[in-house]
Amino acid sequence: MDERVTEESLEAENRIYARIFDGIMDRRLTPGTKLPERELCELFSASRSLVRRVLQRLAHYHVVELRPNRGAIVATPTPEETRQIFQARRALEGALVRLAAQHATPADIDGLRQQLHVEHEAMHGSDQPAWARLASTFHLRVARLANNAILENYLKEIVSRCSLIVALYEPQGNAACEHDEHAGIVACLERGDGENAARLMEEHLVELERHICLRQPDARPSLKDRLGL
Amino acid sequence: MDERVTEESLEAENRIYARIFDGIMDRRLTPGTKLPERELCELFSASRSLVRRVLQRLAHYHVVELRPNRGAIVATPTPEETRQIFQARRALEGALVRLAAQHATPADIDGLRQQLHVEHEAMHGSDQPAWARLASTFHLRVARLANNAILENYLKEIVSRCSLIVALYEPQGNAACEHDEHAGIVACLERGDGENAARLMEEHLVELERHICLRQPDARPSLKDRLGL
DNA sequence: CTACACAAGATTGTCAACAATCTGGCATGA
DNA sequence: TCATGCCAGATTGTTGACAATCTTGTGTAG
Repeated sequence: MDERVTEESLEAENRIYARIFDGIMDRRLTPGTKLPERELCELFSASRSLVRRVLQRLAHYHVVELRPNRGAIVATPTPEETRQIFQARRALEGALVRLAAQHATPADIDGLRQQLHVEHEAMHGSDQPAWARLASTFHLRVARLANNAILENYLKEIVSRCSLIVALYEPQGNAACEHDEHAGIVACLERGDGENAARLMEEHLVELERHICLRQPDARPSLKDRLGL
Repeated sequence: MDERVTEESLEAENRIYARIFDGIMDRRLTPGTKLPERELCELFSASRSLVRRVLQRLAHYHVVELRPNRGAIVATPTPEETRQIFQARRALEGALVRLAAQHATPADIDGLRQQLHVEHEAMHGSDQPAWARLASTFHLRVARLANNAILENYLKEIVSRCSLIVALYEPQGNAACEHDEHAGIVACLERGDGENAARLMEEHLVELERHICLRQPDARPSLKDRLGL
């Protein structure tokens, strides 16, 4: 057993990171939620320096916001950021899906089909957080097929931020991806048809953004709205 | 004078960050160079925690590599990373230049023309580091016109990593961008012709990659090569 | 002569105490 | 009653000491 202190602490760091990250993605931690260092230390029985590093990592991915001397909160994307995030997502995911079409093997396509199946089942179930995560999973699996870790990681960040946006502007969480549109993209990928896959993906993402924008045409829910005034 | 301790230290952090970053971009700090904490502390008369944070930030942008228990070095992209970086750059910069074509005002075009002029002058001068940085500057200025900070920052990171690649595989530093190709892109932008601007940019980047790949077909200079054996 | 083990010095990683800053409540006075 | 200033508690930021790890030089045995 190689139990070097350094590795243990790295493991603990990743564990805490994943816990908080998952909490945000599952919307147990909603945008604006405060993340006090002391509380996190106690919850994970970790030292403050460890918690601090985790928060900085999360901040770097724009999933939490670090306000100097005022602590960390779950990030709350502004409308302008929302615009940029969706624009960036279309650009990135268009490029990724084209590359995926070039590289996808039959085994890869099988994997995606299985993913579609899981999605289909989750649609009927009522586990809302699971469904929300699955919607992202499909996109990330396609991205992985592009065989470019850099673009893939950029998309991971963007998709995470999209989840924040949905949490902010779609409190009911009914702004998930449409299952059928995913299926169409897989069909294109199977034929190696990158152009049409990219076109479908673009439409799919425009649809997703429109769904959100229609509900909140120009601003984030203000405190006034949230109080029902 | 609002001299809060916190702000001062943030300023210091940015200063140190910029110094190291510039040193790497100007190839005074070449890939593989060790960056010992103690030495940096003394050089900048800063505390270790500050230096540490700067190194972590640089690591996050993949400009330095943090090896656990073994300190930080200037990053040395592998051939596979190089492939991914150039691929990502084509994808990102293609999208950015299309957006730039949509948004560029006559004043923006003027600014780019001035930039071209500066490039032209630097070509005749012999200030090599300045020339290397100018090549990147043009691309980043175009990116800024896209009006999307997220994609712009991604490109910033990618361009920085490209500089590392050039430093690694083109020790003479003669793999800079061609001035004429930049001029062609500006012409397209002026006409609002995003498609052709993107096409030229793509060709321009392929040319840049080819220039590097031709010299080092498949591997980074090994220690053996560097010793002339 | 080579290979291996060990130890000293140097370097990085971690933590806990201390300092700076912010928040919210209370008192004061107009 | 309302606005302002100030204080205490809570929270975050920083530092320096200590612990863990790596590097390198040396010695020893085969």
